Amino acid sequence: MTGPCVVYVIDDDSSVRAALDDLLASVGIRVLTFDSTTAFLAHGMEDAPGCLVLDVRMPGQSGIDFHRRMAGLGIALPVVFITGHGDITMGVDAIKHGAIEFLTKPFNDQTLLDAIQNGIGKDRDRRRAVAESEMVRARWASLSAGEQEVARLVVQGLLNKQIASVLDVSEITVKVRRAQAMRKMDARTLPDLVRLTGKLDLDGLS
Amino acid sequence: MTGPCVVYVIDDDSSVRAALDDLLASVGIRVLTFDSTTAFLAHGMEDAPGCLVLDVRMPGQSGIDFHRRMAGLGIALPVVFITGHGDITMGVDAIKHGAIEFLTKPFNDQTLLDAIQNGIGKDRDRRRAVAESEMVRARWASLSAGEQEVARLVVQGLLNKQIASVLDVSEITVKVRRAQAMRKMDARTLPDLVRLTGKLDLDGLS
DNA sequence: GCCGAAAATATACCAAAGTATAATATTTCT
DNA sequence: AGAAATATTATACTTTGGTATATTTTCGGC
Repeated sequence: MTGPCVVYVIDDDSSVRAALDDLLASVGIRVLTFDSTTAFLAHGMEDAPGCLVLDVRMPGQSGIDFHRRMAGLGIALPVVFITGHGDITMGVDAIKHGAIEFLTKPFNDQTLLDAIQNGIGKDRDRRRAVAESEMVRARWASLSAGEQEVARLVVQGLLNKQIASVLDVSEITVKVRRAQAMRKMDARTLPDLVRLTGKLDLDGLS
Repeated sequence: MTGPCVVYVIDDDSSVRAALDDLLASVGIRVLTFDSTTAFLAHGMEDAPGCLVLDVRMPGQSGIDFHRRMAGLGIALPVVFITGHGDITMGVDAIKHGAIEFLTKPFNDQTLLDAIQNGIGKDRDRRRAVAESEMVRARWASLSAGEQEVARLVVQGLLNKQIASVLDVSEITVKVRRAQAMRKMDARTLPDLVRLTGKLDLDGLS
């Protein structure tokens, strides 16, 4: 495997949990099983790329309901549904809401493994993107208000002279803030700064 | 409606075609119906945002097969499937391959209309993005080889002096090419050029 | 080989950007 | 209020970027 990863299995049927535990352990993937969404939430998530195998139909909160609430709970884990009794609309809607797969029992073991690997890969990519975005965001937050203003106008293509006029400060102040912004953003060149701020959506951050 | 648009309906059942024709005409959407994918291909597509309503099961090429071949045929139209006899896997796979909806008869008229409007909106967005990308690409193609080289290095953050050294030309030549590149790309400032070329993937274009 | 067009280069100049030092103003904390 | 920290501004200088004009070079076609 390329690095550590975890598969969370939520199914009320203990025989299913045991079977999936065996299957995944046999290919060397770390597995955590739960008999309900509540139990999963109580345990929490590990800090590693992962994938959630979710039973559609369960006592208490159904897998479908849980899937819908995941975003609100801040859980971005890719989901692979498994079910004994599903209908077309349910499967279609699940995929439309972003699920990786919707498998009906009995399903082929390899099909499930492929879906899980796919999900783990997607989660790995997502985590990388989030980490990068967070780093840029943290750097941006380290700029003073004045430095952010200058940086924003610099990236818009204004000259130092124009920025000084817009902000009603001296051109020297603009140069100081600009240099400071470059240092804090860890941008060696102006194109670097443009690319970094491009990941920020400066309109939304003012 | 926000601008012109077309809905293509492909279904071998003439009563379905007539019903959809009525339904869509009643809300003021232009409709073209076909009894097979072949007939649709023979007619060709209009130059307007659109959506394809596709029967899953047809004599000759099935809707599912056609959907898979659309990318290869250069058809990016959003697809809404309708079917009388489908199974979960078929619906799930269709959505996974990018279909907007997978509806089983009998379906609610409003559900279909919503899906179609959704598809048209997506196609409109896609067409806009493609048009913008094409414009940038055309501008880039208007640069001479030397101008492209200079522009690429400029965007990487190199100084004119460094670019001259890398390309083994004089710094004055770099300045001329650089100015010419800015003019041809219609970039008023360096940040503009960075953003424009960012849409190009310069690695792939050499 | 000669010619015309396009590209490259040289020269000269000005505006803009980057940097360092120091002085002044402002804010913040005690 | 007073002191320390921070921000702003001024001055001076260097490097870089942008532009215009003129000259030279290069290259394809006749």
